[in-house]
Amino acid sequence: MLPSVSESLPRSTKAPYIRVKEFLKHGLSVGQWTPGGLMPSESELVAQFGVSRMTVTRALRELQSEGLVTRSQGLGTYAAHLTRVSATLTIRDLHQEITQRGHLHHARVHLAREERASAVVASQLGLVIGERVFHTLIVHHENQLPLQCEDRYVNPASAPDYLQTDFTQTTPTHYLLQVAPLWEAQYSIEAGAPRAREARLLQVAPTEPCLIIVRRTVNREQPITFARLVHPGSRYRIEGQFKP
Amino acid sequence: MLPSVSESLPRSTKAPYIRVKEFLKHGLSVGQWTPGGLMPSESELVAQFGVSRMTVTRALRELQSEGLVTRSQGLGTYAAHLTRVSATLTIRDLHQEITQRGHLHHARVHLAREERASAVVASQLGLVIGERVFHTLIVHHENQLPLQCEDRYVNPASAPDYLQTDFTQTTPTHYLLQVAPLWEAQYSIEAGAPRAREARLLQVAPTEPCLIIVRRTVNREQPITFARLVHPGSRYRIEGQFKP
DNA sequence: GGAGTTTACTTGACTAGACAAGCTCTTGCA
DNA sequence: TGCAAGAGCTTGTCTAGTCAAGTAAACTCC
Repeated sequence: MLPSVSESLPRSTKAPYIRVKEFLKHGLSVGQWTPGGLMPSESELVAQFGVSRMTVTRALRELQSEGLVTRSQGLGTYAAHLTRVSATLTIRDLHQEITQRGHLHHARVHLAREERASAVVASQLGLVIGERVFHTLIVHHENQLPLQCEDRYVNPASAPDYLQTDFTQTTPTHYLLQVAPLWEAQYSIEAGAPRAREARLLQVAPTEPCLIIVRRTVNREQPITFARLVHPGSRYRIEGQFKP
Repeated sequence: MLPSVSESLPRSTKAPYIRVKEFLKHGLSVGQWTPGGLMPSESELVAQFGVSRMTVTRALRELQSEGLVTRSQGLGTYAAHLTRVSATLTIRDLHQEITQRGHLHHARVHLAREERASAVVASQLGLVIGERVFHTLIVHHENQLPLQCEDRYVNPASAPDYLQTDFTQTTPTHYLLQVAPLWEAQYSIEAGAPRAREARLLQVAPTEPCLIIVRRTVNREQPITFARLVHPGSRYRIEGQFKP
């Protein structure tokens, strides 16, 4: 087949809004617009690229949502001050993470019962002290080696059938994501020594530094769960990447 | 002033694309569309809300970028499987973080010199072994208490004037963000014991669990810097939030 | 029955306009 | 001089349409 002129000389294989975005990103990376500096207006970009304003708007709006520019009505578009590095930290389901590495995941349930909420648990889950609450203590192994000690409290109102689940087959994270689809989470990451029981369950010395993640997730209406995840520092780390 | 009919009965104060988004978000949160399930098509939403397709498209595209739905051409829009929890982890400039808490930040420079790159440093910064490299060792204090030990190597090609900076006034992070505006970063977070010198500088016991962040940032063309940030586990934690 | 074609529906991208609202500078009047 | 009005810029949002490309099911022909 004979290629037509437009095929042999593709103006650009990329969509126009992508071209505008890349032009602006490139300028930002080479310092054409210094942080806080005024960038081209929409109408200037429209004239420069010969596209409609909606196309330029889309490019700029995406850059804004990526945190690369700030825009304000009446003023213009400014190169953002990149004073903070924000990375997307994904706390994945541990089962997925392990099997993705081609390793064997094995969970051992040390505790799964109904309890009465203590003061701390009650405040975190929006319950009254003494109200019933589900409590599980599970140790996750990667290739027979303990990797995480998961101490979790669950609000029965959010997941009434939580204790009926077979946690050697499904992780609590996975189950709760199915039961309560959309929520909000707060987490904290810190280094610390394990508690005595945690050290025993993880088969590490009581002085071994551990990576401890405390996570609390709430639904639109009510708290769902509150978990303390303890990992031996020598076996687990969080890795991530930031790309503008 | 007498309010007009349209003012006394505001149809909706929010922009149409926000209304569409909130309708879909609500449906997702109450489980109207289960993960993987087919959601209304653009034309259905156009008919339902009486808005143009561009408006509906915008709502759906934003939900997609938030990870709440997946879309594919020819098929439709599907409720996303929320199999992973992704949170935006912001590693801020420590100076900002401390002063924002209303506390006093104070940096003590223990080392700032040119060295010859070792094998490890050379590989991380894309240099040849023995090539010159900048090395700083700075301890950051919050209200006179050591909070972070920052061991940093910098590629001279990216920041030739790095060593001329007064690091008691400007943090290396802040300086490097100005010199190299747009880049990519890889990080790892782990718990571990401090090295002997780090323990001494941080005034903690050698057995104190520490939160260690290793970060490497690269420019479009070349690596910029490679840093090891050690924090006493008892004084520092990372906190964050995830909101869909 | 099986293979190719058509049709209907979906999202993806874009155009050329419109009005609203926020900001700044200038102009004109008291 | 001081203040208010307006012009002229900016972004924010929306409309009503177009063409393209991907998918799946129905249909036609051998």
